[in-house]
Amino acid sequence: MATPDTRTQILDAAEQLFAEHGYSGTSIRAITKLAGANLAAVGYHFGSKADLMGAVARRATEPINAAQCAGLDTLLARTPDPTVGELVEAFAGPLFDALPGGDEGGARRSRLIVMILSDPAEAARGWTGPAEDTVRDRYFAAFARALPGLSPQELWFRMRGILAVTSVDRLQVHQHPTPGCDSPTPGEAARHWALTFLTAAVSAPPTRP
Amino acid sequence: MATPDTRTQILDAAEQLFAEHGYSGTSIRAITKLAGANLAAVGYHFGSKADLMGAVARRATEPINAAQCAGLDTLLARTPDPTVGELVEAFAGPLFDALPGGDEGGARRSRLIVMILSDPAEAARGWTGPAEDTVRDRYFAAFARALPGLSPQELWFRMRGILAVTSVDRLQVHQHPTPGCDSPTPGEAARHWALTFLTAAVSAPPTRP
DNA sequence: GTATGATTCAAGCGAACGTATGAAACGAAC
DNA sequence: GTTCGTTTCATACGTTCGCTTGAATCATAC
Repeated sequence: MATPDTRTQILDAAEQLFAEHGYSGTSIRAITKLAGANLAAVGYHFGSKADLMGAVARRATEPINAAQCAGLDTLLARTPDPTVGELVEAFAGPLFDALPGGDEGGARRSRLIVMILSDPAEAARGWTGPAEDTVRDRYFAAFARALPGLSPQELWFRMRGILAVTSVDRLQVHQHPTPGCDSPTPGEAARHWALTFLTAAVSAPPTRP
Repeated sequence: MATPDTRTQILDAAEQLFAEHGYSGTSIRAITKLAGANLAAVGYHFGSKADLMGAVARRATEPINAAQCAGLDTLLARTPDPTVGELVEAFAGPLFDALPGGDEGGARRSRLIVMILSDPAEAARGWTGPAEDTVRDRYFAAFARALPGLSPQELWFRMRGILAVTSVDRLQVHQHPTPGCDSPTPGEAARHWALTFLTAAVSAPPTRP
């Protein structure tokens, strides 16, 4: 086994517990206990519970953001006018890929993203940095080129829809065990279903006012 | 003014605070203080904090469920085979209509729904009763008739997508004030955008395996 | 070996938490 | 006016919270 490294063990434990019980619902005592570390280790390594949450959020969202950015770069390097489907895949794909664990670590990371996006704790402000806004703006511009007739407001709505579908999906799979189909949605199928669903949605003609 | 009625004042205050800060992030002390009631009133009227949350959730979701059910009834009374667009509107519409307050009460109710759907507190299990499952099953059957080629799993995925989009929308409008378009999304426009978005998404051809 | 900086530890602080309790205040019936 | 069931009240209990502290432990360099 590699170095236990208290700091990252705390990060791992915090990621899991924050994802499962939310920010307010997780105590640093529970985190340090799961991590096998001392209670004071959080204060020593991160400063406070809120700062720990920030570190967890940064570690989880940074690779996703980087992948989204890189995907758009390669897309734009090939053609100045990617299709809506390509943009949707480049934007939403990393939200599925960031969960390589398949089952355990995957669902946990996904859950954490939802929690970051939806947790009402005041500390949630500032969990996502300006990098997220930058990549979102770039995708917005690319989508606007691919969907000329759409008003900026409706385009923002559709981009929020992408985030909503990708992030909430697995969450509800876990919560409501899907009456009617017993096995949880396999990750690969969900990815394809989401891209079909979202490409059709984003490509819809503008709403007539 | 009508009767203050401690019990409903507690329900109102709890709805607001649960929506703003989540379940774990809200103390019954804050609720009773906002309601102008005594701390022990929660225990007397509802039994416990978890039971209070259940009452809040029930009061918020029941009219939505009833409207969804009634909408499907009138639709099926007219024709045995409604279109996807009609089904989407009957299913998703009440999630927008349940917020008649326009601004304050509306966004709050919407926020509460999101919180109910996504709060990771263990107490969240059981907040929604079997009535929700029943109406979902009925819509599932209707959608299955309108979308013959779709596998049950993918159809469940798309119905989860409807819930995701409708519930997460206003949430993120409030959190990230939509860089680029300053005014928050007006409710009526969001409703139409959502129906356009979702009808196109649900109507998409089945994902090729 | 010993000094030094980094890390971990047990213990405790004050505050806030959910809940319980028994006494006061209230309104309607007699 | 007295009684009785309902509702409100002040208060307290035991627990857990986030955070701090000072001593103990460790690794490394001299």
